[in-house]
Amino acid sequence: MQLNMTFKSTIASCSNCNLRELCLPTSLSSADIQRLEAVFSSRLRIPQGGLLFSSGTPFTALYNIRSGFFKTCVSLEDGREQVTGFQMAGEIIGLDGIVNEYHNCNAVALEDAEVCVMPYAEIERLSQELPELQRHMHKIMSGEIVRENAVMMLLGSMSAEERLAAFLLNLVKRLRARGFSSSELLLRMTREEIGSYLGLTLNTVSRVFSKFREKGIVNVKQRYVQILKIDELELIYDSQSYNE
Amino acid sequence: MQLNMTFKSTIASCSNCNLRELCLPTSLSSADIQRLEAVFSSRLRIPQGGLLFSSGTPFTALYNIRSGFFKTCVSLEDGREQVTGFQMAGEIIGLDGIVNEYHNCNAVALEDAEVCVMPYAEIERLSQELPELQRHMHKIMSGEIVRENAVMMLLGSMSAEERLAAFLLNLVKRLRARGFSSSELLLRMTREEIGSYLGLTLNTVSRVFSKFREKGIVNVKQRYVQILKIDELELIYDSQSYNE
DNA sequence: CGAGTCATTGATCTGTCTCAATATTAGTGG
DNA sequence: CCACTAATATTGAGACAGATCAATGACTCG
Repeated sequence: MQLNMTFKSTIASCSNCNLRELCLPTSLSSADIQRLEAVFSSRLRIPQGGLLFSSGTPFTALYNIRSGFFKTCVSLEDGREQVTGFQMAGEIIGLDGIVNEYHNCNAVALEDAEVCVMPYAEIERLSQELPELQRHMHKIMSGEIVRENAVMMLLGSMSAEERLAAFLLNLVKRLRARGFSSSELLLRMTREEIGSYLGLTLNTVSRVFSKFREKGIVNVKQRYVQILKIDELELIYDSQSYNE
Repeated sequence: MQLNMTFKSTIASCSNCNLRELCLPTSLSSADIQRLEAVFSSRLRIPQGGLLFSSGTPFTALYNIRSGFFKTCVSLEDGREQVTGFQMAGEIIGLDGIVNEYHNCNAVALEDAEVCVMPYAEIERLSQELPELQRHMHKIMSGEIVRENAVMMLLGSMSAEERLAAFLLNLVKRLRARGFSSSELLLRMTREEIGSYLGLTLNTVSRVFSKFREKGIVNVKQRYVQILKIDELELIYDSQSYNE
């Protein structure tokens, strides 16, 4: 599972980044944005399978995903692993590191990815001067707490079908917010990774996909998923809360 | 389940509060602490069974628990409920409300409680001037994210025995940090609430308690729990991560 | 003392896991 | 472009942890 990875640095420009409204406060003046650009300028490329950070490594920065797809996971000594989230372009990764100043989970690129590096010391400094940035950071962290609450509900009291329905609905919702189709998607993760996230085995995930296909709710072929009856999915997962 | 509750306001003094090192940054000067006192001065009493806030109500403040014990829970329309956490004196409650400006869960007092009200607008304003406070807020939120990651691991990939062991170890750890015994505790929540938090039924929780008793690991009598072999518990739950 | 809430424990059932066989796909080198 | 291999996905059969249902017991509070 160890990959030889190469990190390549490039220079960012927030001003003309199409993800700006996802990762920065919308209310900033262009002058303020240029101040951010000055310190959030470095980028990192992570090849598929590469680690952006891993459990125990020192925390220095938050990362804004520019392209690509990540999973974060925590693991026990005995090898058991729990996927704690899947992150896509425009989302911030690394918040777990703030509290102890070292990372608490592994962040693995599920496809070739590029992230913007936001050194935490700079975030702290700039937040002192830009109330919008401070509020933005608070909202992002609070949003992550709310997301995890919804996952706890999922893991604690929902059936396998409900879990997978919730998972698919959440994915297409986030993809739609990024201008992608809300009826078609290409999964970036394996059945096993989905299962780990949802507290199921890869077998069960596969079986539920098959059941959904038999019911005509989805069209599944390996990683490709077409959602035929989104209302049926919403019926299975009584919607609400699982916002991101 | 509806309770008639009375909120009583009193005046706080952070300076001589014995929970100060738990809820405020330790590095603040006494002058700075007096500034906080000036705006975090109001307190609220919540009787057992009362709601501090509930899902959908506007978010205005964070609350520092001065005394008492809370649970937070999210619920689905069909009545299913998931306990997302138990909070005790010195812990902050309400972070879920920041992102959408209304609360996302219910906070119920499991015994008569008193909280310090920290209006969020004041937190934002003061954080602009006190870098220590800003960092403190970040750490508290990051810590909550890390705690929830550990709960996801628990719910996603651990057995009933492991879950209850983790739960007990976490409780006594937090109680010890507050000067209480690390071998005896009085549970403030029902078996059903423990079960909801751990993704188990009340039956299973009760059964695992009995099993632990038969093994001589604990002495359980209703809400009273005495831990006889903490090392056995740690063996069951291979420790790590579940820090708070 | 009586009523209600909460906890314990047994018997049975079921959803999901485990194990195993097979199928599909992606990657590699000839 | 094809054969070979490894990784991933599907599907069946059987097992089991924990759920459900139900009865009893313990405690709390008016």
